[in-house]
Amino acid sequence: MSSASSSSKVCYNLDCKELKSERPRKGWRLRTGEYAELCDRCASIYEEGRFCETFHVTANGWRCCETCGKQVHCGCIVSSHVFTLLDPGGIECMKCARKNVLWTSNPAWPTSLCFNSLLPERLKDLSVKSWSHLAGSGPVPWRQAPSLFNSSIPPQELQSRVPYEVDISSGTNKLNGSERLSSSPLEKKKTDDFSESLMNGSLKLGAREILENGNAGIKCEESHSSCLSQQPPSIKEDPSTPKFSLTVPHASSNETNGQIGVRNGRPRVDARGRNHLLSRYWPRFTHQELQQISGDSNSVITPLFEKMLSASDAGRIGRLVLPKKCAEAYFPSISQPEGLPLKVQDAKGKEWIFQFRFWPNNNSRMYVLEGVTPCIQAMQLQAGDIVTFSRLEPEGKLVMGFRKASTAQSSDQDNETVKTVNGVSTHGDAELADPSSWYKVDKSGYIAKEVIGGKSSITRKRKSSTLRPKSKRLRIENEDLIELKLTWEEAQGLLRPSPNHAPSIVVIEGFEFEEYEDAPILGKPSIFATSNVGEKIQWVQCEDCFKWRKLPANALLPSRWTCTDNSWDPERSLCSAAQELTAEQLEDLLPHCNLAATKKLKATKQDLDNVEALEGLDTLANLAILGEGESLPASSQATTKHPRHRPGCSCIVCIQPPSGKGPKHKQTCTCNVCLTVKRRFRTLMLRREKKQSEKEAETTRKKQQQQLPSPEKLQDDDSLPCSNTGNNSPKHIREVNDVSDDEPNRMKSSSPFKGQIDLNIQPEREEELSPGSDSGSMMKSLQDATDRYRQKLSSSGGSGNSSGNQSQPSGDGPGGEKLNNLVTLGNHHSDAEEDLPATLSLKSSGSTPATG
DNA sequence: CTCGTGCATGGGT
DNA sequence: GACCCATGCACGA
Repeated sequence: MSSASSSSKVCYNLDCKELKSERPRKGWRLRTGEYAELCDRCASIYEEGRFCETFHVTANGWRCCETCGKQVHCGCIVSSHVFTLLDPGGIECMKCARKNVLWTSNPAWPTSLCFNSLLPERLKDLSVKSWSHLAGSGPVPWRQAPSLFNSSIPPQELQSRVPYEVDISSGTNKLNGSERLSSSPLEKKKTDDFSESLMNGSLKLGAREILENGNAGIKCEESHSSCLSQQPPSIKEDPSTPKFSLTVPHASSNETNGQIGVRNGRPRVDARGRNHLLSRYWPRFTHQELQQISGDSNSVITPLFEKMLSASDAGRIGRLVLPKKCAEAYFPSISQPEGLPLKVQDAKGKEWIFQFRFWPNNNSRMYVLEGVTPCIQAMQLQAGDIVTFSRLEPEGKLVMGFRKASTAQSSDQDNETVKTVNGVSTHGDAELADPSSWYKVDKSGYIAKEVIGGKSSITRKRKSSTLRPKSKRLRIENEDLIELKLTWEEAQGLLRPSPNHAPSIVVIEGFEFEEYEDAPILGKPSIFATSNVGEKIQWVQCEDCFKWRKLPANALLPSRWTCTDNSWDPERSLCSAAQELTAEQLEDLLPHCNLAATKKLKATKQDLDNVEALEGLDTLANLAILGEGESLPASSQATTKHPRHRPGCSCIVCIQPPSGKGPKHKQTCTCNVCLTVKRRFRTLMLRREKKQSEKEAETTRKKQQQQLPSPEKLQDDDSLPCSNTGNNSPKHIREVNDVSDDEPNRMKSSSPFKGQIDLNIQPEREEELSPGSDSGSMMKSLQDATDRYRQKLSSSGGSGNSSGNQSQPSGDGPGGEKLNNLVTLGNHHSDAEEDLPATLSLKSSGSTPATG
């Protein structure tokens, strides 16, 4: 988000006229969504919450807080978010409001709009304070700016908005806000404290602390860390936590901190009675979607909720079951089962009228929208697709959008994938691909599972809902999980050390690992090779033009690498420069690569698969380390640690990948870290070569053995670290897809990894994790991204370490073996096995540690 | 018989 | 054990 008045050199404060410094400081958010740029002095005053007191003393609009009597300049944008309107009249400063209201419902249906008369019933059990606070949040912010950056965002609305805000807010550095914004240890401490307060439910204190400055979110830029800090608990607890970092824009910060906390604290604190939506209903709107909805109007869009269509929703009955909390929070209150007709506008502006009603159900209600069939059909929606509900302000119009299942996860993954959002097919816009988008946020270490919820999960959902209607419920939280499989070389290949930390070397199962106190940086995978002259090189593909560039083997690459980063070969530092590598050479680089695919890829650089593969790649990069983090038990500390590792573990799995962060080291850099990394890569390459030759030998041997595989042989086979050593049978080899629930023993593996690192290993927790645990499920779903990633690697010339090759016929020795040569982060989930490609099963059947 | 409606059921949380 | 909600299902048109 740009700042206002950037063209002007003087302070935005009309009463000041001072020149801004070169780096003007941000003040309040303007109606345009930009910030007022202030000179240092005014900014300080503003940040201290004394702006109006200083400059607007004589202005109109001052009122007293009904509770503490403090004067608040209600007639000013600067202070518009430091007070709330009280029902009986009067105002209350946020500080007092916060003291009184922390856990509140969200009568998001604007009182000033329709259905006004119905509200009291709904709100009858809310405290007056609660209501007053939230009511106050209505009119004030809506006028503030034609954007979503409103200051007083009711809890759920905040949830809704944050992703959007993150999407479009201040450009570059979103990805690790806490790192970016919380530079001082003190702030870090604050952050931790706040997290803790959220964790243990003492949110009120935490929120208050932040509100104490009472200055309208003034400290937001500085206190982002607090916002951000709230992510980990939620991630831990709720796998479907939206994948955004809470880079709450300036004006929202103060008022929303607590609310964010409420949101994030939800799973831990009793959500019932809090009127909190289940995370699966949290709207995950993209900027693009919101723009779709809003069109050219200046309306403020309030994302309300979204719902994945169940089979019955999308069926012919024409009833869309509404989540109760959503219905009660955002739709008009109804007291009769007949309900009332509800006008809903779709993204194209077409109006639909649904019957919003409920059925009595077990002393409760079940809300439905009836008559949605035409709409569903018009949108060509089916089970698994997502319908979104938002509200246009100030009209109060309900807007129904949708996200096709095929794009829902790409939207979530939110890379440059062709999307169909609200019926408009479009390439992901720059913002989505931009570092500022969620995806980057994810890389900070906070990934929501949905990020990678590949198509397969949706498909599986749909399938399960159609084929096994009575079985598992469609839960994105459980199923949009992705199994990460990659060779440990790949995992290593994805890692770059933190520039600021020298590693300690740890030997695990014979392999040397460098452990960092701090996170390594995920780098772009590349193909290591030896040039004609025997020089060690690596091939890396530009993410813009997809051409392959030759780099020194020890070159450290950021996760996103483009030709412009090619400082080693200036002649090829532009995408326009020709590729050095011929298709044949590429093919040679990756023997298993499908040349046709390679050619196709090169020919059609916008090819969807390719894009998706990139997505998968980056996603994988995230998940390589973070994958299982979401399934962490609440007891584990924070974020991205591998669940089988204890807090404090500094192994590569437990380290966060602030991808691309930190100063770039030149190739000639001789700092400790670089030297270490170079050494590490040398070691890696040697290892790879060795492995490669071993594999080839093994392959040959296996081909012969495959005629009559025996458990013993499999067990002895070092290259089959994931094979189910304890329970292998020819059947498992032959029918790799035939892994059913009725074979619980197959989950057992006496020695899941030989010659490989089982990143799952966490002896203390081994018995706690069942095959059906979330982590396993997640890992299954990780499949998609991983597959895409590998597909990309292979189809585009591939990586020497990219052993799995999807396009390869399954069942043959090399394929199976290569796939076995995987590090699988996660447990086996038998249910999910059904839909996996045949080539993928062998590894997983053995990847699960013994579960007793 | 099909279809729509209203409620019941039961798996999942 | 309460609640949510996807789906089943009886019943009537």
